[in-house]
Amino acid sequence: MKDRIARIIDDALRRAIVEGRVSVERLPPIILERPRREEHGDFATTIAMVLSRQARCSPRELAGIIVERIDSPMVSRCEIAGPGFINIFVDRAYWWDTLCEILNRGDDYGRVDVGKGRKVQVEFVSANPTGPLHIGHGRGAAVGDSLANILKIAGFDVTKEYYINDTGRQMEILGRSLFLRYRELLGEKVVFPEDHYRGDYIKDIARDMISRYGKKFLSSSEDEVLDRFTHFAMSVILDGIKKDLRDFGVDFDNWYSESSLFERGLVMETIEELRKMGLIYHRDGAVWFRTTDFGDDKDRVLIKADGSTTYFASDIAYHRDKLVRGFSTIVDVWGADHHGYEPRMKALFRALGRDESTLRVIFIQLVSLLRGGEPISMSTRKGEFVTLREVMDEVGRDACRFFFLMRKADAHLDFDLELAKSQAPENPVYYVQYCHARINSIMEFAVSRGVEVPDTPERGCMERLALKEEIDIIKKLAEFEEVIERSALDMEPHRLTFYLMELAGLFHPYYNRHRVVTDDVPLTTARLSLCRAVMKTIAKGLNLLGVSAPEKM
RNA sequence: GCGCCUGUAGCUCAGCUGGAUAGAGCGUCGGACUACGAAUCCGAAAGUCGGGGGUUCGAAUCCCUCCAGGCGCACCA
Repeated sequence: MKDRIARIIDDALRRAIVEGRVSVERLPPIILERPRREEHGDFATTIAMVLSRQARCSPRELAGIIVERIDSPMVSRCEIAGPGFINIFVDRAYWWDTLCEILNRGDDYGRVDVGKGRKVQVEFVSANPTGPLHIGHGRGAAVGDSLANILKIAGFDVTKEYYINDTGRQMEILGRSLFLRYRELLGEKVVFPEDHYRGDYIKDIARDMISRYGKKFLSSSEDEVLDRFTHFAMSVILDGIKKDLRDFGVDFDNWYSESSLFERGLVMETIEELRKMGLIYHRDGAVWFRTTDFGDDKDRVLIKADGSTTYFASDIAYHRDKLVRGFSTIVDVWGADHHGYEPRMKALFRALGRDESTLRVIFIQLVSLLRGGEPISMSTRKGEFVTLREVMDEVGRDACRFFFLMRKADAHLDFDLELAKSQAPENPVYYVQYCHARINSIMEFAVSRGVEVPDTPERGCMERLALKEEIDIIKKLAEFEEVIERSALDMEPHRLTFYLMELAGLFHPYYNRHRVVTDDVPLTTARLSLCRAVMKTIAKGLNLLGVSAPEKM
């Protein structure tokens, strides 16, 4: 609808130019907005104000010239307002047509093609396999997963990936932590270092170890068994992470292991490639990547003086491989505390001759957990963090995912456990879900009364949808695909959440004021069609957010 | 010190690539269930868009500056 109106304006403007009424060098795209106030029409454009200087006439005069040339049955009237706005009122017949189109699209409604089949990879969560997922990872999982869903329906070819940091010092520490707990549980006195993983989950894994191997490793030195302990701990933890994510409704296309980068020689290969480009140098016994050539504020070490590689070395090899795999856009979802890492990663892309916009980093801000308005203290160091599992078990998956998507990713989120699980009106999750369940009830009621619920819309009946509320709902439905496009292009899934709350916010009052199923058969048919369209749109939208659309609650 | 994020109603937040008189929800107060689900709806009060400059026909939105909070500035991951 929006595109069609834009074309009508564009045509009118071009006609004015051809007729010599205005002279304009460059024609900007026609931008339409939805005015806040309804007396300003269904759409409005500022094109006359934008072009007035170029066209050397007043905005209102230019608007008049354009409006005179607008000729379409879709536009019932046009007004020039204020400093030069052109307000456009769409004929209701076209809103009825729109409703029919939406219903005819069926399950396909919402599918758009801004992605044009381009390959995009979304890498998210990627939590180190050193402990269970906490609430912050949950937010990243919700954002990454629904973003991937939205990109998919917007026409991108999406791959979801989890990067496993399974090498390096932290892995050693994990193995040592397990070995220490193992010995401790078998009665040895141990000193547990400050920087080791202190969470109780390590003890649980140690118990597993004991039940499987007994005291077998008690007499072994750490060197002899460290690999085994590390590997054991990691695989148990990783299995737990996978289960948590699966239960959260998140599944990945690919689990990419850091150690595979080394096995395939990609880390050294990447460093070699940069060396050939003259971007590598040695200093103080270390090997450096000259990222300052590409906007970073200092150069970065790839190989330390002790011969081991840095995390960054793995990461550039990993991201180079993403490019090799043919992704045209690479999305990384990171915790906001990693934002300082972005410039050096962008530097890699530029070094490899790619536009830095190829990499889109989405930062996930912290989640503050509250209970009834009171903050719950969290400290990873002491091991008393709140896990995703705990929150999911307490408030449920739907509420959890919905809450994570109620804010834009880079804004702090207050997550109140009591609010999230309350079935009271102030809980927005249920507001949207209830709308879906309620419409389902209407459908069932209609069937029970012997009313036929139409599968395909009957255009003739639609004219009975004459109420302002009904037209408003159709207009909102017509926005759905625009919301999908914007959420995809701006990579902001929270917009979809807001859209669904708005749509439900139009439907509930309508329901309370007007009856759907009455003795008036054509009116009933029309209203059931409207209901069906709302129901489908809400179901589709919730589905993209990873939230269920229940038929009963 | 430098960089990034945030600052909008009592609270939590929207506000699309600058547009018209600033938008929700919660909370507060007052109302609505003998016809499709009251997890709903109706009504009321509530704002110096952190402060100050600038750009422009027009700024919550862009630029500068200051203030407040958070987070980063490793041969850690």
